[in-house]
Amino acid sequence: MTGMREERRQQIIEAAIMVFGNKGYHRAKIEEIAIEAEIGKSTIYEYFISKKELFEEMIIFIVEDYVSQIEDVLNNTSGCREKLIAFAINYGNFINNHVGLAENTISASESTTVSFGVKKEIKRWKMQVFSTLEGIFQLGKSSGELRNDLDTNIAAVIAMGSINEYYGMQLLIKGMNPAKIDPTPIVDMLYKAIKK
Amino acid sequence: MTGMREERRQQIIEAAIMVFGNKGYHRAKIEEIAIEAEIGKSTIYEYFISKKELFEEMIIFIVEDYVSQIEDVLNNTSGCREKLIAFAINYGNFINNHVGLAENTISASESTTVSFGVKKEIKRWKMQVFSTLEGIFQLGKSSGELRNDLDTNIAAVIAMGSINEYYGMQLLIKGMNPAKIDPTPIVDMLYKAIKK
Amino acid sequence: MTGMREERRQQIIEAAIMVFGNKGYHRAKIEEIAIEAEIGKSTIYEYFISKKELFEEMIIFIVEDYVSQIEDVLNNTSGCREKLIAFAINYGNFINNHVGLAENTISASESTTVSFGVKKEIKRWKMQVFSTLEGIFQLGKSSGELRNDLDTNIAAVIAMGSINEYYGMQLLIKGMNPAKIDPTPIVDMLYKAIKK
Amino acid sequence: MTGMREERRQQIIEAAIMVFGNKGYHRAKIEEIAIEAEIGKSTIYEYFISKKELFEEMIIFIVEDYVSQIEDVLNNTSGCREKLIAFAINYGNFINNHVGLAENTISASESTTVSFGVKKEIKRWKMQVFSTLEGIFQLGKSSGELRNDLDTNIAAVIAMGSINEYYGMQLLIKGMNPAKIDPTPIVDMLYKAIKK
DNA sequence: TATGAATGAGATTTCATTCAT
DNA sequence: GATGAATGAAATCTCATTCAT
Repeated sequence: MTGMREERRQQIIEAAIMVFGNKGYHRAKIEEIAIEAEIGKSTIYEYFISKKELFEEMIIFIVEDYVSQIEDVLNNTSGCREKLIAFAINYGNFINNHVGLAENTISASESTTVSFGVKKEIKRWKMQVFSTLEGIFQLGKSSGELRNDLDTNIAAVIAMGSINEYYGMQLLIKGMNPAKIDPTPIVDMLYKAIKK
Repeated sequence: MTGMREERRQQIIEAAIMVFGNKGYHRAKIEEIAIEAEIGKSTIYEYFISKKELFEEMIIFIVEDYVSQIEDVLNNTSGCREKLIAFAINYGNFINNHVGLAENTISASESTTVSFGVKKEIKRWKMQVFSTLEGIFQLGKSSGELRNDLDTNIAAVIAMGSINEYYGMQLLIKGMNPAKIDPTPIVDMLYKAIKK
Repeated sequence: MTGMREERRQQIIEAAIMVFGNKGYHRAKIEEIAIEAEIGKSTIYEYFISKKELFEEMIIFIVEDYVSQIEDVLNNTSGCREKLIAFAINYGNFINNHVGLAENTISASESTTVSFGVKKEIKRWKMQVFSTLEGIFQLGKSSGELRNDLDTNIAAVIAMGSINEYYGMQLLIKGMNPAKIDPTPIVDMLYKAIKK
Repeated sequence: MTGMREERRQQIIEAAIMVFGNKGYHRAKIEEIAIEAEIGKSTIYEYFISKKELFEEMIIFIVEDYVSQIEDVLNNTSGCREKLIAFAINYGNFINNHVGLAENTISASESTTVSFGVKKEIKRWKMQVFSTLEGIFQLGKSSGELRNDLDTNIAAVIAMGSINEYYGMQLLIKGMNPAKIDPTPIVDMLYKAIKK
């Protein structure tokens, strides 16, 4: 019956995404998550040792979800510029879905709310996202789209930061609908810095 | 005697910067702040209505401090590129000093930990930082250093995001000493995108 | 399982009667009530929102208890004089049991310790006690025991006040055993004023 | 300079009457009393050892004030009935002025908020009021207005209780203006019980 | 003497976690 | 396995009182 068990876990993690997402780690209450998951409060403890562990498992779930998404997205696009735009749009959706977690994601890296293991996990994820970006730029170099002397690491930093800032701006500050946000202005300008 | 009162407030805010900075809002205890400030716990309540108010006043203090610093820094430099580098270094110091607050600064924008008034304050600050950056780019256009058709707003987004990502990376992930971080690689690449 | 829940509530209210009764609202500590009820401190908060709510529910409980008692008592007696004496004895027991609450019952009417809803409840109770007394006098008029022109309202005021003062005097000031207090002197004199 | 000192004390007690009267013992804050008295907070401690002592001294002041008032009133009236009415009106004014203190006056008798000494003082006062009432009835017996076999003690209990209940009813429950409350209905009915 | 400033002791309440069915 | 009920540890905030000028 581990299948059923796994299903239950999933159900709880999804409830956790809702509640932690809306309230943040501290204001979220285990009871609310239980209600959201339509189970009894103490049942959560049958699947997760503690609130913290549940939070961590949720983070890992989200991160893995993101990674698999981005792989799909990149596999379905070709060309450096197209991939970059797809990456940006996907990233925008991601932070829109997890706006409320941003707070915790950062706190997750820095404070001790989160265990060492998960911090490492998050760093690894961040690194992976970087690798992905670097891969895109590498591809661009190979294909001759980008200049040969491009430092792909620096390019990834700039791309990541710019996209993050841009979507953060539009979503959080201006309150825009993520479907309506067009990343081309950012990508265009980036291209000036990196193209051949 | 208001001078003394103001001094005490200062003293408490400085302690708050230490403690909130290290622990984040929730794990920070009023008592620790009192100990850090070398005063009695309830004395804090003579100066601030509540933990939340103290936190908010601290945020405002930091923000104002940053703004006045950045003004100084820009007044003491000339030329678009030089200003940009000075801005980056200063920003790096700032986030290094307030790493632990990043979490709260974000949560400050999004969660209800912080009152509407302070959220507005933070947005205003963010906008001001953007204006500053746009001002630098405007200057560059006027002086002929940057290309005429540059969209200074997008440029500011990219600059802000890149600098933030870069310093975040070096400080948080790689654990580098802020004095040793050299922003020129970022600025150089940005320049490719914006120069004439 | 609501039966068990109701039982627990009862148990807490009874502990509250003891502790609030001995100490008054402010000096009573939730912890003491918990100890008296032989449960954990926070269990109280599973049943009552706050100390204030517990106090209010307790008042309502006592008041309802009194009303049902007095109904019983009057149903088991016949004749105006007999009912009046039974009323007095019952009232004496009541204030003896809740001496310590007198303070709060009054403060309950006047101060803001108690919410508007409960104040209304207490007034309603007071009015009901008055009605009961008026009913007794009405009965006496009908049966020809009392004079026809008797103002039953004024008579109720005098009866209530006299009985209250008399028992208060004997119990609080003279420290008498309530079982030993004989209300006939009061009733006899009242009768001079009201009989045919 | 004890004259000035005495004046200051007075000033504080009067402020205390206002604040304790409006808020009751527990919700009243020393600081408010200081503000009401237009002095510094710690100055109160130059004149009274503690909040409790201030409260007690205030009670004694009020009680003595009442006693001297009632003496005046009775000296300026003649005849048992007239004195009784004057007593009632004066009592009505008194409780109207100190409605908020009723709560504390009772708690003063019962709880340990107030020291043994003051409790005794209050009992003594209550006894004195009773004596006064008994004196009125004694006078009526002597003058032939009241019946010879009247138990003046019981009469005093009934009179005190009735007047108290009547004014309490009109003032607290019905919210009447004390000047408009006419005690004659009560006195008339009492008279039926006590007159020759 | 008068007072603004400082404080410590203490009480309510919250909530993650455990218990018992 | 699932859960409602119970709980204790902890944290904010209040306010009478003391200190220092």
